[in-house]
Amino acid sequence: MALIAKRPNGTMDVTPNEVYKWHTVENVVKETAEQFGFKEIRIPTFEDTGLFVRGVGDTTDVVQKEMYTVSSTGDKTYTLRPEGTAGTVRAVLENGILNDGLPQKLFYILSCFRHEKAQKGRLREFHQFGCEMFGSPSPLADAEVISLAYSVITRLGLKNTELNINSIGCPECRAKYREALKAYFEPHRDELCDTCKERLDKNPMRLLDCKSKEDQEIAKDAPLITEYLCDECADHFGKVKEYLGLMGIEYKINPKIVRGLDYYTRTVFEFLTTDIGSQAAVCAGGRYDGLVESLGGKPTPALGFGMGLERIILTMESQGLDFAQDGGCELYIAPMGDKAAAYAAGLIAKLRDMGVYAEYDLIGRSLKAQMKYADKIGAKFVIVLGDNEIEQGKINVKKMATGEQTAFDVDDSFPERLSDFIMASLVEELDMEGLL
RNA sequence: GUGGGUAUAGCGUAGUUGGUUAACGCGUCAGUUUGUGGCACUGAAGACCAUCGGUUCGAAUCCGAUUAUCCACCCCA
Repeated sequence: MALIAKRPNGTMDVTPNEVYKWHTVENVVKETAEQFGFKEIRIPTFEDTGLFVRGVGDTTDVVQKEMYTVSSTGDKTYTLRPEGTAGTVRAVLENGILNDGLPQKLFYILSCFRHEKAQKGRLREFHQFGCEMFGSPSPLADAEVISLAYSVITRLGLKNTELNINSIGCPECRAKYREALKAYFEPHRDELCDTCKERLDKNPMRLLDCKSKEDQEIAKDAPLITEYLCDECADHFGKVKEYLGLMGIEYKINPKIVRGLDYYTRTVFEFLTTDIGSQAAVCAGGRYDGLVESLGGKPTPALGFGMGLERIILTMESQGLDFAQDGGCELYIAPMGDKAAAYAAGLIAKLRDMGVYAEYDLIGRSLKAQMKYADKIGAKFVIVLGDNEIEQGKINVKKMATGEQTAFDVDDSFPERLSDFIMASLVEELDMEGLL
């Protein structure tokens, strides 16, 4: 096809045939968050570039090479959000939301933009469900947020997911740990792979999750962060684990989890799946006690997570899980001829006002073709409307599932009786399903 | 950003060592007489074989570039 443009690299169209999958996930996510007392917040798609440089961290890959930045008037630049937390914190501060009592619990569903090389589960525009909680330093909050993510994943039916947790401590204990790591790896410097040589200088914690076998061998006996946590951090982590246990949430302690965004402190976690290839993290988050202050607010403990919606859907597809179908057509009216079509137009408007999901022929097809169409769109009931019906004042309503016809007299109350009939029948159907 | 694979109608595929009108399934549309769908049958529409350039008498088939996509690395949701 000679289209004048194709969809940009790393973006996706969601077609009408598969949008129900998104609806399923969005509904579960939204209902679950609200059940936990989280309120939705909506923020702009782009923000001041400085917000992300400061919030996400100017040494991170995300900021250094993955941001879509556009210039504005003067020297000002804006950046398409690469993640949701920085913008949310900004909005929370700008609107004084923290003055409205703590804790504040927020969630969002939004698109994020990162200029990366696209591959399965890694897009340039992707969608995230995220939660943020402000104002609680308690490990209860950590467990609460993890529990919310866990509930979403469980309710969607995801299998083979594993919750990994770790504590990366506060800035003080992390600094000590970094030194310890450097001291451990320095003697092996020459044996490390090239990227790890850089990591040794820039971000020694990343040495731990190198995939190379040789490096893993070297890292095997490296000191663990858990040994370097200060008393408070260690106590906090211990309580998080305890609460997770009480909530019946299984987890694995993985001392090698290191977050790529600078703002994390103490608890970090990710939910991993084995079913969608190398982009295995389906949800990731943690505590970021220093971020609010560094973006200009009062020191406020906070934490949250982001869940990649494309990855969730990919996982559900590969596991063959069910998505809820969107509501289908309740009544299809098949008019034959202009006179019947005119009558149908009036009737269908009344029925829709009464809440009936109704469609009728718009392209002048034969009756047979209309019946096929009605069947294809899953219409529950069909009315065939011709001159006979209009003259005799009698209309048959056909139930597609059984083929049985019910006759109605046409008078002023007809639309209402018809609407009631359809509604009653649908309720009955739901009841049947409920009993099964 | 690095390395490798792939690229044929809306979707899924075939296309043999380059040779005349590119095939099949699903889907779409129409029909199989008289006003009623799901099955079956018949037929139709729909692809300048991703794009551009090259080799050749001749290329969907070979070569190069570009773009997209997939896998791994990297990174992360």
